[in-house]
Order: sequence, then structure tokens, then C-alpha cells
Amino acid sequence: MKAATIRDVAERAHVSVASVSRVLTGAGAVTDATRARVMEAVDALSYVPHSGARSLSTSRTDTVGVILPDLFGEFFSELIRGMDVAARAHGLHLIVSSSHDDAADASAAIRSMRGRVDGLIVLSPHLDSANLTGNLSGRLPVLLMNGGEADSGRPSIAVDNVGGAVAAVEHLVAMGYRRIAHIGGPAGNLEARERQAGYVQAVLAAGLEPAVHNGDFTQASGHVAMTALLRGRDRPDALFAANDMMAIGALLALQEAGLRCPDDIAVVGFDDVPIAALVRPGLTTLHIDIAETGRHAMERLVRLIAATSLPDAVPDTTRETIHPRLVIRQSCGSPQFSTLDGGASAPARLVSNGE
Amino acid sequence: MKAATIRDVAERAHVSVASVSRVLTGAGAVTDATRARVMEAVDALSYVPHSGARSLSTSRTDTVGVILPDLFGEFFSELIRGMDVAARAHGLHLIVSSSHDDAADASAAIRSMRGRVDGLIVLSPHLDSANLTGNLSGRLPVLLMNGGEADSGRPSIAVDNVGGAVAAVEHLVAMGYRRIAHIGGPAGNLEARERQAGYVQAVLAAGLEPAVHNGDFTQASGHVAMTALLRGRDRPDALFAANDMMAIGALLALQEAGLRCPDDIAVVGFDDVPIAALVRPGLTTLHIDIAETGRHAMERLVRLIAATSLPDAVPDTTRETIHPRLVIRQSCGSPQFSTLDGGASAPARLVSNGE
DNA sequence: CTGTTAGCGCATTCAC
DNA sequence: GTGAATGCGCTAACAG
Repeated sequence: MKAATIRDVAERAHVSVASVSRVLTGAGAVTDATRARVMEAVDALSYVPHSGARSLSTSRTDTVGVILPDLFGEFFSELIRGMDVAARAHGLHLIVSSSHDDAADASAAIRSMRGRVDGLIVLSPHLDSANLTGNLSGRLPVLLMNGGEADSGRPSIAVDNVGGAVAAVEHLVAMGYRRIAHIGGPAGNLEARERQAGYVQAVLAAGLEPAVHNGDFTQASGHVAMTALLRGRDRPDALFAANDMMAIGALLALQEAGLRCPDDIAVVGFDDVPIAALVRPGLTTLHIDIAETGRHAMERLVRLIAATSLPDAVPDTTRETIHPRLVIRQSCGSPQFSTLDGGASAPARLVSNGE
Repeated sequence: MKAATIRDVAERAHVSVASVSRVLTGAGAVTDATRARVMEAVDALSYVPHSGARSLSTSRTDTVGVILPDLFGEFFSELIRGMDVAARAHGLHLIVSSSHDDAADASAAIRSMRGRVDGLIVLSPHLDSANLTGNLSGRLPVLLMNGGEADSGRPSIAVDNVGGAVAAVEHLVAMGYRRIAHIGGPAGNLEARERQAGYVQAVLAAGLEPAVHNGDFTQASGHVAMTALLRGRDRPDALFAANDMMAIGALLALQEAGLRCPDDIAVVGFDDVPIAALVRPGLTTLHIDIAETGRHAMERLVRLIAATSLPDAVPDTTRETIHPRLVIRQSCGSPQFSTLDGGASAPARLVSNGE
């Protein structure tokens, strides 16, 4: 038994397919009588419109795609959650595509999106603007969230990683720490590079000595790096890790070594993933409202999509910047802040330029 | 400038659309000469096939849908990650649909999937088998993962919540605890109900007194419940929470009250989300390899989809059961197990009946 | 208000 | 090996 089509419904209701379409889409006027007959047939056949066929006809898919590097950790899942909320609010479906190892793979993914989505949010670091224009054929609305690319002329959202790192270091300096080490992220990662640059910049500005150690954003790498740090001479009195997971790994390494945080070594992370507030001591970190950022990105994509159907639309090439804010918990030596899930924080700001 | 169609390519290459289709799909023999001309045109126009149109023609979408209750917490994100890996391995796209508040909402979601996906994995508790058959029209392959429903005759995967809870309580009893309290999950939640049932059953079997308190799966509710427990008379010496987040909330409440875990009160959770290994003391809990379960579910759905195109396919109505395994960490009084990320555990088992 | 018809973009017969 | 024609299921003019 195959699925019923609009034609089956039309036959059973003794009307034309057009009428069926009218009652189902709500567009066009229909007699109450026909409406009733159609609905009866729909019910009897348990007919469900074929959205693929509808898409082909209307050239709208009511679906948006998200291209991600991977699905690991809380960052991306929170982001997707935010996007999903906004998408649903607009009656849109969400199709996720992740784990693209290289540019070719990512390009293939993006090409396969044609005819499947009305717009795209791209976070994959392998996809720069050139890559996109080459693989996108028509002008599918695309929102870039993969950092860098300030010059692409495409709408984008980026995190102020340098500013966040500077804020972290400045806070540590203000608290009196002087030997501040850094654990960096993966070599090729842009965000990691920016955070490290901010660290170096701020440390030098304070007249201190930078000390960078390698990590890869995993908790394990933070653990390894901190263990090595503790064995080395010239042990630091504070650590700024390029993300929270590494900071937590460092925290555990400290505990295992019988040292206390922040008394012996203070620790600051980046991202403020949910776990950060749950470890002890609570992790001081740079907060990004991830879900909210995802929601905001989706809202913006929706606007982009709407604009493409307008004749006189002003092309949006705005680059938005998300400014992380410092959340102070116990891991950096402020025992006065020890509430359950947070602590004091600098005022939030989310600004956009050029709009 | 609109996106190029297969016809544009055909014109530019001076061949028929059929030939273009042949070189692009790989099906059918083509001269090297024509192939070259077509490829040239494809390149020049940066043509990308319209997957929607292709789907309509082939009646395959190469996309699978996942219906979830929500996207909160690490459980669902890990599950999706596992599914995504398997889906990609089979060249399938993943479309996620979540946050359905009620049955009507969920039904609408599932209906809108027709013509959009080749198969569905359903975790939404609002969708029982009757609901599905009513809204599915044809016979779209569906894998159920929403518990209960053992009688539906549909392929499904379920977690042995009762068995897990029994294992947790038995372990606590074996460790010498006698006043074992429970914090349950949301009222309507089936999994929560099963875990509670297992708890009550095991406690009674041990000749002890059950003591159930209310929670809603959030960390905050665990915190509240534990705080209340501590204030009450007849304070328990152990707690079994219906999930990890509540267990962690309870853990924090203990710390704030100046009590020690497990010395004053032991705590056991359920799920083994990644955080569980990172809190201190490490949380003893029931481990489910979430990502692996997602991967496995997707593999099974792929098989279901493949079977529908076979004429003599044996309908799969198997109900698989995932058995959680107890992971012993420090929170239940086994300080001898104190590695970084885990601890000893009972042997894993994943069995299926009826296959 | 209703029915007829022409696409949407592509894969796939079927003749040549 | 190639091209012309048909249909996938639906919406949207267009006449009636």
C-alpha cells in the first residue's frame, strides 16, 4: 500500500486536485461543502502532503542547514539547541551536517545542500568565502560563523576571542598573579590562535613573560599540560586555558598533585560551558551565551532568507561581534563569590558594527 | 542570476539532459567526449544538482529524521552525535526535530516529514505507535526509542531502566548503606517511572524502607531535594537519583551543607553523562554508551530502509534492550577507585531478544 | 468558487 | 551511445 497522493484525495472527494490543494494550503477560497468532502477524504486515506514535491513547486523547502566541524562537547550542542528553538519558531526544519575533515569533504556537504535548504549557517573552518561561492551555484543565503574572513563581504558573526583573552589576563594581573601560563588549542584552529594572541598581547602589556603550552581543546590535553607544568621549574601561579575543558583537565591535575586552586595556582577557562559552574572550585571563565548566539544567528538567517525574495533588498554584509564576558568564580581567587551556579560578572554586551 | 539547471548544462554542452544526467549519476554508458563536454559545462556554470528534484524523481531523499522531545543536556547531544556519525557513513543527511510540547505538536512534526526523509527515529514520548500509524500515511520505516510500547509490533530500542536502578540499589546495599533515598524524575516521564519502580523493588527486596522525593531531572531540582532531605529527620545515608544532573545537584547541596560524600551520604546517579566523571567526588552511576546507542540505532534504521525496497523482506519487529552498567566512582564509598575519568565497572552487555 | 494545465528539476524508460 | 518523452507530487496561474 503506497502513500496516498493529492490525486487520490481529489478522486475520492470528487473534486479537482486544485481544490484539494486549496483547502490544504489555506490559500484560495473554497466552499464549506467541498472543504468538508476534502477533509473527509484526507482523513479516510490518512493523506499527508509530500513536502518534497511541494518544495519543488514552491521553491521553498522550509528547511535550513547547519554546517559544523563536529558535534563534540557542549558548545555545539548548545548552539544547535538555540538554533533549533528559533527555527521552530519560524516553522523551519533543521538539517545538520558535521564532521567534515577537510575542505573537499566540506565542499561536498555544502553542494549536497542545494535544493534541500533555503539557507545555510556555516561554522566549518574548512569553508572560506571563496570555497562557498564556488560550490553554491545560485545565491543561497549563507551566514558565516567560522571566524576570520572579515573581508568576505558576507554576513557573519564572530566571537571576540582576542578581547576575551585580554580580559582574562588583565583580571589575573589585577588579582596579583605574575607568572601566568597559557595552554593553547589545536594548531590549525583560528579561535585558539586568536585567544593565544590576546593572551600574549595582554601579558606583554603587563610587563610579564608569556609562557605558552600546547593543547588541543580536550580535557585530557589540559591535564597533560598542567602535569608537565607542575614538573617544570619556574612553576606558574596562574593558568589561562584556551577553553574550559582544558581548564578542567588542569584543575583535576592540580588536585591529583595535591595542590590547591586558587591558592597554589589560579585557573581561568574560556566558553563557560555548563560544567564550568559545577566543578569545584567553580571555574572562572569567559562566558558566551551559546544557545542565545545560536538563536540569534538563526533569526538573522531567517531575515536573510526573507530578504532574497524582496526585489529591493539591501544586501546584508554586516559582521557582528560577540563579546564574551568574564564570569568570576572561585578558581581565580575570589572566594567571596561562591554561589551555586555562577558569580559576579562584567556587564554583557552584544554589539554589531556597520548596521 | 538564478542557479543553473540540468537543462542549462545540456544546452551549453550541446547534449541532451539525459546525457548530463548519465554522467552525473554515473549510471548508463557515455562517451569520453560527451563526458568531457558535460563536465566542462558543469564547471563553467558551477552547476549543482537540485537534490529536491532528484528526490522527487527517485523517491529517495537520502535523509533521515530524528524526533526528539528536546535538545537539552548531554544525553541528546551525544545521541545525535552517534547518529550523525552513522548517517554520514551511509551518505545520509540528518534532520532533527525537537521541542514538541504535546502530542498534537509532535504529530504535526512527524507529518511534515513525509517526502522529506527516508526513515525516522522517534524518541518523543508523545508519540505512541497509534499516533504514528495515524500520521504516517504510507509505511515509512520508523525506529522507536521512546520506551514502553513493547506491544506495538514496531522495531524499537529501549533502556533497561528497572534493571539499572536495581543494580544501583543492590550495590549500595552491598556497601552497607541502609537508609537509601531516591529522587525521582518528572511525573509524566516513563524512564523516570521505571527507574523509580526499580528502586522501590530493590529496596523492598533488601528489607529496607523506600523513601521517594520529587525532582524533574534538572540539577536544580536535585539540589533542592537534597537540601530538603538534610533538613528532615531520619537523614538517609545514601541517595540514588534518577539521573546524573540531579545527583550532581545533590552533591553540591551536600558540599554547601558542609557534609562529605560518600562519608556522610553516598550518591549514585544514572546515565553517566561526561560531567559525571569530572565532578569530585566522581559520581558512581549507571553508564549508557549514548553515542554508541545512537550509532547503533541509525545503523538499524538504515537496514530498515533497505528492507523496504526488498520484496521478500522479513518485517523487523524486534525490541532491543540496552542494559546500563554500573560505573563505580568515589561518590558511593570506594576510594580505591580514583582514576581520572572512570573506575571499575561491571561487564558491558548489549543484548537483544527475539532476533 | 472550481477545474484544467503547465511547470518545478531531475531520472528514466523507450526508440533510434 | 544518445535524445525525446514521460512522470515523480504538488502549486499556481489561467479560464470557466
